[in-house]
Amino acid sequence: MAETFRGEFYQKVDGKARVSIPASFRRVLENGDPAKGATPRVVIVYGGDRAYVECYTMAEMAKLERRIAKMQIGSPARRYLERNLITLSQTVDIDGDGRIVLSPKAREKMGLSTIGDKTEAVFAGTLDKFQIWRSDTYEAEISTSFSADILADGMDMLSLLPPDPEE
Amino acid sequence: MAETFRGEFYQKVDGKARVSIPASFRRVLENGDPAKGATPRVVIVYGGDRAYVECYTMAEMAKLERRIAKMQIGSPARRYLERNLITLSQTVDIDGDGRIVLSPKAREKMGLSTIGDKTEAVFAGTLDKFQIWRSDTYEAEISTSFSADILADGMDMLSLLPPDPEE
DNA sequence: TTGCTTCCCATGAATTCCCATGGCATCCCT
DNA sequence: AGGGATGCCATGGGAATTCATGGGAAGCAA
Repeated sequence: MAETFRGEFYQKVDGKARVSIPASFRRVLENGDPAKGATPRVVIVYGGDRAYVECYTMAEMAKLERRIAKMQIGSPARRYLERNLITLSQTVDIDGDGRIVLSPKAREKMGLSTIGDKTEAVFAGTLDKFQIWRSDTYEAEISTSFSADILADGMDMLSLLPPDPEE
Repeated sequence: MAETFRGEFYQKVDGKARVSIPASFRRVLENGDPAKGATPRVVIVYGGDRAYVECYTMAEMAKLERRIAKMQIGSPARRYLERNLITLSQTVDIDGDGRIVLSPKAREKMGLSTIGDKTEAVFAGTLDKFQIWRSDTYEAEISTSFSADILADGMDMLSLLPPDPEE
């Protein structure tokens, strides 16, 4: 049982807009929902300027809320976060089969308003949260956005890290 | 026993894509998993521009994550690392017999999409992590990539080291 | 009713768990 | 020092679970 989201998973979206959450992600979500025992839940954020939705465990979202609560009330930054992280989000139950239903808002965000016969979604883990993409958007994104100009030829990617303070 | 990965080991990959982790590596992994008692785990990274996968102890990966966390959010370098080290990776349980299953993604990285009858993998230790290669790729790589141009004729390889601060 | 959503069941495939084997190295006892 | 016994280790195979996915029935709302 890993306690973070890791890896890439392709899952089918059926005609009812249901998707299976990858089993390993499900574990993390179960773990991160303080209300154990019942159906685990996940917070889906469809705000922000992106082409995918972002998902948090209950615990992780609670942390973010606490941080927002410390911000200056009414400040532009706080208002922005409140809108894009809280208002443009929803708590979703995971059903008995480990699936969630992608709401129309979530689907619109992903460019998935119409569900075809072989529609696929990609789950991409990024430690404390994960993203859900429409598969073709996802692939387009990585092919454009990660051209390896960042890394000189033959270099190990770890050379991109800042110096290790512990050393 | 040493708490680092050392040495070269050839292991068979069976039809279910299972490989035994060399016993000495297993010790290191057990040691590096904070969640003791349960099944030890390993993080397999199948990102990056290479022909093999790279494996970390839980503790070692946690360190890397901490270093990434200090980087500028959204910077190209950080995004590159997040993608290649987090999203293109997975946490894998070591089973009761000391084996792991090589996932399709990991196998694709190694050029092992099809598993033959006598498929072999090479485990190569590099202190804080280790690599898993497909055996023939591995052998091809060493025969080409380690020609001794680096070292002037007759020089001892230790002359390549930076000065020892402890001296 | 009509359409939509949630719950429940079915199924096949993939994965995990469990047990078995044989080889190798080590230990121990005499 | 010999020789057997012991234990770990790599590997194989079968059985049992889990997983992703499909479809139908039941509940709810308009």
